[in-house]
Amino acid sequence: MARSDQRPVTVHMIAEHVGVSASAVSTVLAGRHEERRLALATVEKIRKAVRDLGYVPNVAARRLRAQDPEVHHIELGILTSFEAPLFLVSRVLRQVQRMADARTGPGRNFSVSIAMFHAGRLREMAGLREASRFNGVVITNTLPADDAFLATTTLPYAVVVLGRRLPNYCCVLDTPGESGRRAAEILLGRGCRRPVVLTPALLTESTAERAQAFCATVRAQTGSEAARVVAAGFTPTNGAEALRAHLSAGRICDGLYAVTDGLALGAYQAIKDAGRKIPKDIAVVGVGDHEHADFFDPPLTCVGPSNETIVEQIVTQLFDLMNRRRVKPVETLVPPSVVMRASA
Amino acid sequence: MARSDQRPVTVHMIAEHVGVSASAVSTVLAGRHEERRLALATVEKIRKAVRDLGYVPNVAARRLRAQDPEVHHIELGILTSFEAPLFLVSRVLRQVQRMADARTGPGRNFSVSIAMFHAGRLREMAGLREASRFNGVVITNTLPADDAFLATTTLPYAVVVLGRRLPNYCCVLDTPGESGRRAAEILLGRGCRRPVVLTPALLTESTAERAQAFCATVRAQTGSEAARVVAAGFTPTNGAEALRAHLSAGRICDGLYAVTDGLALGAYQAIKDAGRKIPKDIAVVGVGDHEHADFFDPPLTCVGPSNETIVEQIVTQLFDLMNRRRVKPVETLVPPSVVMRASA
DNA sequence: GATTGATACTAAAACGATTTAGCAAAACCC
DNA sequence: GGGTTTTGCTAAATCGTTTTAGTATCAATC
Repeated sequence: MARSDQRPVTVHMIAEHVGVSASAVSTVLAGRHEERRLALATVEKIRKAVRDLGYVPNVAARRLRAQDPEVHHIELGILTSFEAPLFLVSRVLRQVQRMADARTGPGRNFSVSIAMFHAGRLREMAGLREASRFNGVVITNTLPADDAFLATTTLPYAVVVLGRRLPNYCCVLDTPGESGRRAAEILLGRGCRRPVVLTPALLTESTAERAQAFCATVRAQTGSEAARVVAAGFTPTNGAEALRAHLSAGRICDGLYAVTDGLALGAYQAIKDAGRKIPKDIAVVGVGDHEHADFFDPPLTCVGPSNETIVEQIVTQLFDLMNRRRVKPVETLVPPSVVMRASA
Repeated sequence: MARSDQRPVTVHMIAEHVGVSASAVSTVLAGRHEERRLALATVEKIRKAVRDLGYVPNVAARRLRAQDPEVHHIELGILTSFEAPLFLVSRVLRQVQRMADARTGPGRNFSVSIAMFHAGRLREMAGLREASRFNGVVITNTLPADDAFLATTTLPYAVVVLGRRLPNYCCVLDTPGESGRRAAEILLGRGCRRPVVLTPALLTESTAERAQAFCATVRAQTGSEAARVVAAGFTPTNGAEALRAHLSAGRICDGLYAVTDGLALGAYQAIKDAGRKIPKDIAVVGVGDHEHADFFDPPLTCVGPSNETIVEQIVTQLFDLMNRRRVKPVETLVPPSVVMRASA
């Protein structure tokens, strides 16, 4: 029980504590004491010490030692915020895994994992600054605070940033302004005169840009300003509350652009509760970041990132960086794709 | 360009290739050649060799060496299949992270990540059998093939299995049969006479059990069999297709139990397309594994795992295993929670 | 009483990278 | 031309674990 909270307990410390060699301890830990004929009494003493001292294996050391010399382990990570929808992330992961598998010859072995940080606090993520956790990462769903941090730090391994522009990294993102513009055109094209844009209070770079381009296009084509409805957060509940308040205040609204599909889903509820029909009374356009946009009722028309293209770009660049075939950062812009469904 | 595809390239190999010491190579790799005054010509030669030989750093070695001796890195993983909905996984991860953070004293540092496997092919996951990747894992969303593999292998680190019973592991799961029974009671209680259960073709242990208990309860209370509608997979599209076929074949149906919410979402579409009303014509019960069940139209009544309780159990057991406070596997059953919404 | 065979352990090398301390040669200074 | 400084590099230790080869002790055998 006397947990020594000073330094991590090592095999050596246990060995010393018991009065045997490190080899003996390791043997017991691996459960090979029978085949190596350790005395039962010794085994028990070691087991007790392992428990009492609170031993936790050092996986880095184990890995280094255990490594098959023919196989190269390559660690890829997808870094995303807790707050973001994981659906897109899992698509990225799937694709990264697929493309990595395709490059997995004999002697190459990729493992891909997702690691999460609290939005705005990427800098606090353990081991981020050291090159000792990942061979390469994709970073996404950052907030401005995270972007600012990244802009001032160049991480010492392969990094591709998804959905942001940062001069010191390879970035892959939606062509700026296109999404917002196309969304506006769709709504105006249906004859909407009083379009509204629904955004969260904390804007990421992409959401800010979408809203801005949308408003600019509306202004250019109609001469009047689009109303901005601000939700407290990213969730459907936030979206529903914000739009309910807007509608019940009697404001005119015949078209809605939601900068994330989560907000659109909440908006649907508010619109239906207000007795309005989609798209007859209010047409809705989303961005396609929700797995089930096609099963919204009515199905959600989306203007947003063309995910296959984006993910392909990301992975290509990640591997180029890791192979040092690319050294200078580049910015890749992918035009948004439009999926017309029943909501607009 | 001459990539030697024999063994992984090490710093030493580069050093030999160039005719310098490993230290020089390491210095260049870390970008510290200026402060350590390496000749520019040497730096360039090393850089070229690094590129040509296709060097990829060994993160395990870096980690071991770079480790702050005061800090103990603990690696936790959540292992889930690509095919499963990530929403629940991210909840688990969030909670694990929170509880881990709470135990993160000085000198303890947890990193939690998600790793994915192809459903049914868990056994092929790289590094799964070695204790050199994770200190502890939560395994979930397994198929029977995965369960069979796990039942015959005892992984050499802390493992908690979520949603399955396996005698050799700590398991946390819904009380068997309860979900299906409660779902049936809700539908029968509303006066449904011809309830239907919608399942995917490939059943996991939990989905199989839900369907089975549902049918048993219906049989016990009405004397007749509940119809089973089998969808090709887990997606809403699969669910919609399967139920559409069932309804258009003219079969009677006044209540539906979908064993995953994805299927329920598809079912909604099929029901509405057939001109039936939820819940008036057909009442629907789901399981609450979808993030936005509350924003379905109408909101989905759910009977399913009580996630907070489950996750709390998981994490407690995982830490007990890691601390060796528990050595024998236990099975923890958590009763399902019921959330009545408008769909039933 | 030397030989063999278990039994119960240990010493040392190895995994791949980084860093510290230090060495040799060249350049500079008076 | 002796001393000092700068330049450009290397040797060796280290991180924590596992494994291989080997050693010491004791009992049984011939």
